[in-house]
Order: sequence, then C-alpha cells, then structure tokens
Amino acid sequence: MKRNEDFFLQVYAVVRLIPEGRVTSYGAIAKYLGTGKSARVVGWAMNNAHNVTPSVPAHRVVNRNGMLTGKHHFAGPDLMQSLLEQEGIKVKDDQVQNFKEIYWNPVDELL
DNA sequence: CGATTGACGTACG
DNA sequence: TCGTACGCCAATC
Repeated sequence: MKRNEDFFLQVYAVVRLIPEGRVTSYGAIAKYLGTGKSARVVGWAMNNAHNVTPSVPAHRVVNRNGMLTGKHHFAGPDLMQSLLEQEGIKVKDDQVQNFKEIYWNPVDELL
C-alpha cells in the first residue's frame, strides 16, 4: 500500500481546506496527518505541489514562526506575500502579522 | 547503495 | 534571549 502518495494527497487536501485569510504551519499539518515530528516531509509535499492539480494554496502554509520561509519556491519571491495580502493577511518582513489570530489549526478545526 | 539536502521543529547550551 | 545541534522522513546526487 503506497501510503507515501496518500500522505502527499492528504497534505494537499488539508492545505486546500484552509479558509481564505487563514494560515497554518507545516508542523500542524504533519501532526494532523500523524507524521508528528516530520514536518519536513510536509515541505517536500509542497515542493511537489507544483506538479499537482488543482493547484495547492501553499502560500497559506508557513513555518511555526509565521515566516514565509518557502516564498522563494513560488513563481516569484514576492508572489506568496502578494497572495496572502490579497486574502487580507498582512505580511511584513516575510513574516505574517497577526499570525496567532489567523492561524488555522487542522487538528482543532477538522478533528 | 551511501551521503547530502530540504518550504521544520524541538532540545540544549 | 539567541545560537547551535539533533531528529525525522523522503527525495536527489
């Protein structure tokens, strides 16, 4: 049973479920999926997200600090911040403002 | 097949 | 409080 592919699909599914104007962290998704401490794998899933349909709103996924660590992996280095601002999320210095308030925890919302 | 890297997180000093 | 080290899983070299 190829859980690997399923795991990636789960990551995409959760990220797509993130409401607009909200953000989540890799660790939260990892924990929700059961990977627990392996938040890195979630990042790898995002990397592959470019090859997945429909497009995954990876811009809503940031690290635990609320920092746009993966913005450089987007089409443009400022694309991630632009997308977040379009949804009403304020970003300053590659860092999400009010991150704690707009933080969307799948374990708390979905579970 | 072994070593390194990666969009993270936690622990320790 | 800040900086460094380690772990974890998967993919790539």
